[in-house]
Amino acid sequence: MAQFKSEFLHTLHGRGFIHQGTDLEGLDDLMRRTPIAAYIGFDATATSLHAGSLIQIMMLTHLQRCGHKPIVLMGGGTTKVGDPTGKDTARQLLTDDDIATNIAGIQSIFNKFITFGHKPSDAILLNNADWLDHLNYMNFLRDYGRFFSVNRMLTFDSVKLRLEREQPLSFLEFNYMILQAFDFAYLAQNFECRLQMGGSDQWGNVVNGIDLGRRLGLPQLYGLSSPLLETSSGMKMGKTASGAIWLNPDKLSAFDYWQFWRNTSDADVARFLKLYTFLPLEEIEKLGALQGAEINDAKKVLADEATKWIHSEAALDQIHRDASSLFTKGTANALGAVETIVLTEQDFLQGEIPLIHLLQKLSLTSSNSDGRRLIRSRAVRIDDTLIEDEMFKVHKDMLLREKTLVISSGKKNFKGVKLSDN
RNA sequence: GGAGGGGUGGCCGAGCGGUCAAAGGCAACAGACUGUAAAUCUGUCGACGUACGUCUACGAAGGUUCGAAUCCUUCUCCCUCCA
Repeated sequence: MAQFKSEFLHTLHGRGFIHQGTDLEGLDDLMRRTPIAAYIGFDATATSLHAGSLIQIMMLTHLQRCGHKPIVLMGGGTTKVGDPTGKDTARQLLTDDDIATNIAGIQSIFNKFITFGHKPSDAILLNNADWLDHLNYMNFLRDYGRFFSVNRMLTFDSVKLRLEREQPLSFLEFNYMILQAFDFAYLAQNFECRLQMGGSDQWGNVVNGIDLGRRLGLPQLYGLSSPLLETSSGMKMGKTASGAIWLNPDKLSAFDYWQFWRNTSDADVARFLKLYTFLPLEEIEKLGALQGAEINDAKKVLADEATKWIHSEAALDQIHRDASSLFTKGTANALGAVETIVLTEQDFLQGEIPLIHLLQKLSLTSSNSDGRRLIRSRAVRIDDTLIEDEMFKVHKDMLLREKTLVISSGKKNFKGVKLSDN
């Protein structure tokens, strides 16, 4: 790819954000000449985004830092339809209340990265329910429906794959791509939005929007997709065995979030530093060049940088203390960041709770058998003491004395337990 | 419309009347090694019970049998060939 002249594309390209784009040269030229508005759509299917969406958030943040205007589009309307991309079955339909709750949760993350407001480069947050909900069916069909070729729609992967497998595809879902295309056109008409970005799985939808814009005679629209991110071991970004890496602090503790980044494989460190931090490339290059055990320093920087945006810079101290205590010294008494659950009287039966139940309560295991297996394989410790008895019961007195017990499963999973005050 | 093949645990894939909670591989989890990495080696890997065990599972529903993932019937979905 040629050298980009606009600050934005230059930055994105240098950091590995670009998978493909429509007329990148034209876009480069446009963005060099004038600030533009660009959007990314987000589904409102959960109360929080997870690490897999972080790359889109970073793109919007870079956009703003380069003087352009980010539009965060919440899919309040399209979520009611459900994107068939990559799925074999229709998604469960969400209620309006669910969606409103989800939007509020997701919005809180964006506030940490970009500035919203009324100045030219301030970001705006829109909900496509605001226009999709009030579409008039007849008018919509006549004004926009005529621009969509069903023949062509059937060739898009999202639809084609479903049909090829003879899996049901409802008319509702079939409309998803039309609505997303309409979104782009709507944003172009009402907010002078010229660019839609998204993961490469959204490519088809993005291109549809651009086509619609052309047919409507709008100014040239552009699309830009980011690579679908996997770790070097082929795992989808943001998912781990113990669950998704949620961005919202109430869904995942700062400590666990930091640990996720701290545990990055060597092979991914440099790539992740470019994508998930704002550190200058020269600095990343230095960190990426570290060899052997020194790479751990780079991982710490990655974890710090990634964590401080989502959580707070202030939380880092506590995390460092806890981590160093848990991993090097052993016992941890200064448990500030580790997720801790509070037990009440009801959790105890005659003053005790079986360890295998406690492990489940802490989400360290998924079943009693699972817990038993874990104990049998010598992986469970309470305050550094190896527990070998599957029947071990945690007595209330242990908590009264120790205040907070650290239960560990394996070498990296720690959870705290304490007794409620009353 | 006609002929044939097939749907097995998170995925791939054996099994084709009992010894099948189901080979093998991948993924995952844990242990050892190490750098909270990778690779490697070892163990575990449906649920419930301390355990002999019990329950639920091989597309769905029925049936045959002392006994079925395995046989029969119907339904359903996928694939291949012919028209």
